[in-house]
Amino acid sequence: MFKIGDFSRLSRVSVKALRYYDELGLLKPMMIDRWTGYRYYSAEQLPRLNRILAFKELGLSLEQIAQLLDENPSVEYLRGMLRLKQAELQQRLQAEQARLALVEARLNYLEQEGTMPEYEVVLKEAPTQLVAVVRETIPNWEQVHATFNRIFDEATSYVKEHGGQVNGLPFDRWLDLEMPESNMHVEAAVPIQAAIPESDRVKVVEMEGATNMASVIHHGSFDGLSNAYNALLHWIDANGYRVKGHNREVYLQYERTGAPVNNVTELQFPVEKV
Amino acid sequence: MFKIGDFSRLSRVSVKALRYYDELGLLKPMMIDRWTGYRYYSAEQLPRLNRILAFKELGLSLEQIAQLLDENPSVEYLRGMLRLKQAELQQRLQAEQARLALVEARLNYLEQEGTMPEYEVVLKEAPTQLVAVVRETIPNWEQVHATFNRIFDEATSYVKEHGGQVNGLPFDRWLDLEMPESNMHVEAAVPIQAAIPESDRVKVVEMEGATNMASVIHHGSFDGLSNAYNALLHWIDANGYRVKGHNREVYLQYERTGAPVNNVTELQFPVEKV
DNA sequence: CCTTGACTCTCCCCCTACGGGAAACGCTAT
DNA sequence: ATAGCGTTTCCCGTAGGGGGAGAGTCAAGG
Repeated sequence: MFKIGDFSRLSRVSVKALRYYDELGLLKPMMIDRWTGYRYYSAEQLPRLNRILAFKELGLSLEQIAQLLDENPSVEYLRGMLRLKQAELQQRLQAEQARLALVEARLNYLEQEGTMPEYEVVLKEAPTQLVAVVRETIPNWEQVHATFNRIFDEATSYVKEHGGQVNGLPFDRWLDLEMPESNMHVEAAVPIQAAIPESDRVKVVEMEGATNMASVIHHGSFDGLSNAYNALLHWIDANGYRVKGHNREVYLQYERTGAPVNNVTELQFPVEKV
Repeated sequence: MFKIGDFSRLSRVSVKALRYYDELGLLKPMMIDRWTGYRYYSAEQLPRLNRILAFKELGLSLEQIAQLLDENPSVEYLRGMLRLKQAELQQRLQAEQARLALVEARLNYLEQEGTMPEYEVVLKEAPTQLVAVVRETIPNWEQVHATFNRIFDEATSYVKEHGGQVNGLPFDRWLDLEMPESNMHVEAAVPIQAAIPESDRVKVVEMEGATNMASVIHHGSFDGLSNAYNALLHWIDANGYRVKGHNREVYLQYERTGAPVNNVTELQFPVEKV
């Protein structure tokens, strides 16, 4: 019979850990002195402790280990548990590798550009939402701004007139897969809370979200948007994603009368891996 | 200006997280209502939040991120930090891979044997310790038990007679690299607290430890030791280690008059990777 | 003007697997 | 008897929030 310190030295497990295992019921001392509370361990408990350590190295939690040790589970159950752990470890491994790749990409960028990137790309989930939407074809680049102003007004006032409630930030979508110079097909969408009747011009649809939305935030005049687009598309390519649908421009902050320097716009591309 | 809930939906960061970032000073709201305490965020804070998320994906702690965002560090500092993180990630990656390999080995064993292994092998560190040691040559297998009893007695009583204090559990070492059938060279060692004079038979040495000691605990009569040895040597081989010195047998529990079923013995091999 | 339901606030406890430390008590050797 | 460890319980801390309680706020409908 060993006192906790001796047992700790024997097993190379800290006294604190032994007490913790006792508390969890994972490894109770052979005997506890009823007067002093001293814990006394026996050498025969070392195999159990070693099993605990071995399972711990496999990455199991102490709670799981307690189950395994006390309930003497069937081989199938054990196998299931290990397979689960295996899958989890593989996932974590991939995550770590991805993280490492990100860090390496950062380092490369840092070496080449001598500074950190201006735009941070983030992957988000976009929920499906009900929107009122107006489509339009824009003949050329000069008309883009005016057209969007007009069709957003159209959508917004239509929603108001029909008693709808605006429920989120307005955004547009570019429906052409290639970027043409003329006759661009676009949509202006306004999220609404509940369905309202449609019209010829204004449609009401559930616009479906995306699980992976690569997004970047641009701050300032729309003139600089192309840099943001470049950064975003480069990121998508460099990180092994592929564009999977129509891109959006979300107007996080935009006042027609305000200085364009205060605009805040979010560019989003739905993407998928590889 | 958005209330925290709207800002949370915009950024897909939970309200709890936003409040936590506020508390840490990582992302303070644009404005806080002095009467109600309501937090109000502006869209212009989204780039900062995105930077936070991006750094978080790199695996940096929030504290490090706060530094990076507020102190606008030099490129060299950034590079250093990233390199550090890179090294850490590579280490973690290796650890995860090793864990995964362990789990796979377990699964294989489970499939082949239909049961969990009887012996759990654990890697430990062995400290250097002062011991009184007696060497002997054992002519054949029949003499092993009696010889050890005799030389352990010799060492122990010598220590007592010279006023030494026993400081740990007795162990033996097998000095032959191959296992011969006859004339086996062995040592019986008794840890002592402080140096005592030597004799012709009993030497006093600092027996140096090992950083990696593969060990297994055998419970019961010495007859079953060979199974434990097999398991241990197989583990060493299967996990890419190599024996690096003399193996020990530590007598965790042994009473000469007791039933051998109560014996507890620890087998140790110092090992090194690959 | 009142109500109602949805938000928001702060505060507290919870999670893992212990580590650090305080205050009080126990053991053992001189 | 005392000195010096060893051991006990209790409490706090970790990183990054999640869950929930209880109280106060906001906006829209009646």
